[in-house]
Amino acid sequence: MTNTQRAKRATIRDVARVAGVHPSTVSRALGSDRQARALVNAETRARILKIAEDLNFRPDIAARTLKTGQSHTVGVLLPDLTNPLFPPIVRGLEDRFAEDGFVVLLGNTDDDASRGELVLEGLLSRGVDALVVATARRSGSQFLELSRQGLPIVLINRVFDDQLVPSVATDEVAGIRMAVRHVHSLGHHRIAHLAGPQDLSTGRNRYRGYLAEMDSLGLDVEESMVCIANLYSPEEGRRCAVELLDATGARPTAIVAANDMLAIGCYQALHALGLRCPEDVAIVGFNDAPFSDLLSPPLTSIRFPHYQVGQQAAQLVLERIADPTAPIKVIFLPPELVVRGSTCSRVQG
Amino acid sequence: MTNTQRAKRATIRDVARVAGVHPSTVSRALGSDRQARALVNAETRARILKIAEDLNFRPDIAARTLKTGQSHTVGVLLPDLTNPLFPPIVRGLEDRFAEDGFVVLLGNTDDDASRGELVLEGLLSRGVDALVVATARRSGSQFLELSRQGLPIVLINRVFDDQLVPSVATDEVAGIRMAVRHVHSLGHHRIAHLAGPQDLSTGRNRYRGYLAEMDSLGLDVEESMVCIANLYSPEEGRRCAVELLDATGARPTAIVAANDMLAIGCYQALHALGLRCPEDVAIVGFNDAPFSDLLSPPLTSIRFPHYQVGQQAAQLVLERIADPTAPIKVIFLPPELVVRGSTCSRVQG
DNA sequence: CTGTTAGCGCGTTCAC
DNA sequence: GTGAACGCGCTAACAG
Repeated sequence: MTNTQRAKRATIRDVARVAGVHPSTVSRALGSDRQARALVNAETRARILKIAEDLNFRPDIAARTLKTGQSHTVGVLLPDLTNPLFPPIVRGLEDRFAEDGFVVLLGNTDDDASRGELVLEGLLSRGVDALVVATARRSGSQFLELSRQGLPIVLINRVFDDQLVPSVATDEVAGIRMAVRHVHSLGHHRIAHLAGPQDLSTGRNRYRGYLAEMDSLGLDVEESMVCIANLYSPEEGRRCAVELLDATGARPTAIVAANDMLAIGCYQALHALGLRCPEDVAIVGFNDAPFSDLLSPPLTSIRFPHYQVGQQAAQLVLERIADPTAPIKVIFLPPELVVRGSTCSRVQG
Repeated sequence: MTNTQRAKRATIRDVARVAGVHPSTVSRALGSDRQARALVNAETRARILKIAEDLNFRPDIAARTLKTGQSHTVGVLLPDLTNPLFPPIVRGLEDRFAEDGFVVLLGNTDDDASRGELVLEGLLSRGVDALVVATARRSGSQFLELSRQGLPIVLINRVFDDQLVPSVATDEVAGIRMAVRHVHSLGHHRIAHLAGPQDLSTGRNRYRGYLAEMDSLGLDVEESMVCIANLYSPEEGRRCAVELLDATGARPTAIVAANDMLAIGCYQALHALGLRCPEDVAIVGFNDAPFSDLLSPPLTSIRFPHYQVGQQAAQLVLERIADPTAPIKVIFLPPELVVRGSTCSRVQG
């Protein structure tokens, strides 16, 4: 008796016995394979379905997996679910996967190589049909290896430079450009950038986007118009904002922050300097954190469609499972500008 | 060729062939069963381990599950991962499970009966060894049925009144009492409660806790000292706070809110009425949302150890898997008072 | 349309 | 200490 004493579930054979047919027939009647199902007599099938229902039959996916090599399970590797970025992504994944009967196996790596290795092993030995990878640091080599072995892999919020891999990402550069264009359209010309840490790709991308948009608007970027934070924290935001606003040259009339935390720091700086927002200085955040509309004034920000990122990633996975030779897609999802009181006094809080 | 064209992984038989032993020996050498492992010659075992490593052997959990009935997988049912309550819980679960080689299968139910049924089916047919349930609405009957069939089930943040089921919950009543006691110790006597919706258990519990603590402090609760919000939203919070502060009787000097959202509404009300916090009115929130320390003044709140809830729940699950007859534990985790500027002007923001 | 047969990879029992 | 044989529950191939 290797099984636990848990009541054994009805098997396909139990159903067959009651129905007076062969187990295979039951398998065909219940299976998801449409053309196999078509082969079985309609009323036989109806009878089998009823009996299965009565017996509370549930297929044993472990057995099916052993047989078919498909677990209908997808591993999701991410650094830390606690990062507010990820829950909507995971929901998007799950919702889309659920439509096709797939289930999500979760793995947090903490961006730690050895833990990541362990978690990955766990997922692979459970025979995941595909992998969704959102970890930042890992050198991609092992994933490329797995991919070459035929395991569908979809990347989230990152792309390999050297190799084409299916991926879904948000367009950060486009986002920051929207932010700059927005305040410009409001009549601002002295637009500063409160940049994020330049050792993070996000910080670099957003800085790049700022420069690009300023350039295409034909606006000068004096050195005093950019300050680089060492962390994405309100404290650093405040420090940098003070620096931007206290500079000897003409003061900026708008600050585009690389992140909502930094934007909060701007609020604090304005308060300390006795300046008003948006009348004296307009502020734009980045990420649309859940608390953005609770601030006073409510913070104009750039919102990313994280849920849709998850959905799209799941979609790509399913496509590649269905046809592993399908062309590799790289999808960029555009962000959305959410205008609130911090740039526009006419806007309702 | 039922398998996908994915490179077939090395099996236990491949290892056996290379090592020149029988597959069973490999199984024994690699297995987690200590006494089986003890039977195999130490150096044979060492050789097998090395070969397994070289061949990049990974046991097929589906096959093992089929044989042993244990999937080393635990299903987690929750209403919505997007609710900020849950990510830390899930991480706590995952971290503890990972220590024992278990993996988490996620299921969002949206508190929807039919979706819940579907998700549950999916988890059960994948042979989860246990279930962690955090869904609010479901009548517990089906879970009790599963539990009776021998499937370990642990409840999170809810307990069945009628039946003893292992569970981990935070002590809401204790939390709200701490909040009341805190402002009382600061010298407040006119302490109002901005209650949550009374059709939610959270709203009722917190209201109850407020009344209990006021009673044991020997403080009167006039009718005008309680206002019940219809939603956990800043708007409702504002409406109720205005009502509390505008009442004809003596104005409360402190408001204990049932939730941080409601507390934000209090801030808005104070602002609108030209009152200062904490000088005129002290505010206490509930839940310690991530943005609480970003408000001005930073919000005093009650923090719940969500991560530990997850860890403890995982611990209970593992205990019951190891010994299904172990006594049923119900664990209440105490909250923590986080004092910030909204109650105490001496406190640093 | 349905029955038969075989085997996925592993862990376990019984021999030796 | 190790080998041999069996079966977990299911589905794919082939008969009929």
